[in-house]
Amino acid sequence: MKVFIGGAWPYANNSLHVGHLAALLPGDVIARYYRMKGDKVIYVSGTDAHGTPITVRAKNEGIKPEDIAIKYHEEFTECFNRLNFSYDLYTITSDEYHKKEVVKYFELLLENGYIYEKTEEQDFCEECNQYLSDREIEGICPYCSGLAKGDQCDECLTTINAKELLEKKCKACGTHTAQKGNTHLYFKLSSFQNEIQELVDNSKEKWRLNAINESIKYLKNGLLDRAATRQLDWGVNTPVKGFEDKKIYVWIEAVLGYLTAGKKYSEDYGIDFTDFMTKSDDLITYYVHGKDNIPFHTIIFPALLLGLKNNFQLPDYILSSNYVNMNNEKISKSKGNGIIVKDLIDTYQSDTIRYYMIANGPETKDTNFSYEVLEHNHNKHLVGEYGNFVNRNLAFLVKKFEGIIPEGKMDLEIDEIINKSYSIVGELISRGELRQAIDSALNLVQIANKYYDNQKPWIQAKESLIDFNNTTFTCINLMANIANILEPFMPDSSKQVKNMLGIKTSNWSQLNIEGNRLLNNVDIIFDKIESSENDEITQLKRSK
RNA sequence: CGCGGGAUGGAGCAGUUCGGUAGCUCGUCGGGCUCAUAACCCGAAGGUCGUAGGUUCAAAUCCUGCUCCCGCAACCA
Repeated sequence: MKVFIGGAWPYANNSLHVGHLAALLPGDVIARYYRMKGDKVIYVSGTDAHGTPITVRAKNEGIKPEDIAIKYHEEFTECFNRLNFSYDLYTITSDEYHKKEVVKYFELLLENGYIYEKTEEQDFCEECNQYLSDREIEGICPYCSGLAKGDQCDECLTTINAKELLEKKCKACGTHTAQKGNTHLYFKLSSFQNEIQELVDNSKEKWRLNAINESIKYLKNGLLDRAATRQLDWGVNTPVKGFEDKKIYVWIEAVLGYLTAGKKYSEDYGIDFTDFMTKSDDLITYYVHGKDNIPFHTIIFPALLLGLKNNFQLPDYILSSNYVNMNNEKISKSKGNGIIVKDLIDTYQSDTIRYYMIANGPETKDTNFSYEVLEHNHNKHLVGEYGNFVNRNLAFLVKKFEGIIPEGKMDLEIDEIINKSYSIVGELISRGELRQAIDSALNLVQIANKYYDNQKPWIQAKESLIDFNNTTFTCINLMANIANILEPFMPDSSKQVKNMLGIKTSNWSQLNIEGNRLLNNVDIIFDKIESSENDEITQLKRSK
């Protein structure tokens, strides 16, 4: 089996926050799971470096757009690394390879007749000598006469078309705008209406509900052709004569990153990417992102794939996450209530963050982020249940039996439960139902603790060594398999447990530990988090 | 008719896609254990699942109407 996983490309204009994390983490769990199964996985993503907001900001700060992009790219890379994201390639759209390949795909679309020229009147600022997008215009609202930006009136909150605005001015310099014909290239999105409709109809089992609903909305309104070029300095050059001053619009360019990054990785590792991505029963594709990215993945990207006519596989699984709110408010820079991933990873270990973000992930609806819950869940499930099960077993062996794993007989009932867990958890992961998947996995830990309590090995050790050995042997096997099953979610602790038990493999199949072996480096896997009364984060949440 | 989410024991939530004993965490009360990072295990009390109707042998779950709450519409997944 071949698996392609595309994580959304974070925009290099702001730091990563918990919402990005919640949306992207499922991709990594899925990638790790399939690799353990022995499937060939290509898992890619990158930083989205282009687009208007970055150029506007660069202008304001008097620096180059690429400086901003690189700065955030480095920050993103560090965050992903520290959180153990296992991208096969994490690149950036300003990368030369990406630009070169995007141009090739663009030319292919052109060749296939899906790109055409069209001239439209557009607002132009003589002073700045440039065409203005809706966002760069302000004017008088035709309904309430208040001050309005290009797409909405601040006063009466009506959504308006920039064309309706009165006395339009350039937001940057205040000059009145003029109408001027501008020729752009357009993508024939409309011609894919039926094929996309069919795709959505056939994807009800695999796409998240929000992706289905959002896509249906677009289809109902009818797909419209979209401009494929933009009047910008910062982006990928248009490979068409007469359009040298224009860039390929990011909505085309960035999603094609899945293909360029996949291809780059494939070239580096001797894989035939075209063959890999060609429609086949042997290939599954996943796309993970936040819900505001839905149409790009369910409409535009599939349309581009169809337009390329090279028989690439359309998205199988669309995992669009909902939002992570802070105290029921949307995360927002200006409110200062966003939790930056960088700060989080400075405070907590990777596994804790991964566990919390997945177990409380916004899979079906928006969720709230809470430090209290994060710390509570860490202490209860990771320390009290998982960590404790490992420690109560191993510490006892070290104290009384010189750290030797005894030989014994596996409890058949437990053996069966472990066996089932692999298929249950695996199935849930493959469907992108990670909350339930991690719940089921941790359920195994609860079963383990119950088994330990019922067997009372600390008494067996005194009364019947055979019973003790069997119990312990069963527990050690449970432990090994728990670590194995939790590995896609919490790779660090799994590695540590496996190391203590002397396990070197990483396969999605039941492990059978042999006895009469020495434990290595027995240590606690999760430290308890003492309630953080005075630290910075507590201050932050108190200040609300 | 702008878009969307929610209403489930005292609190916070899961369960609703694919109807079939109403579940989790915290809190309250009680028991067990002492191997373990005072961690672990067991039990009790507490809900007519917002409301009114409908479909069904069966509805928290499907359909229709209604009420209330919230988010978005500004960077932003």
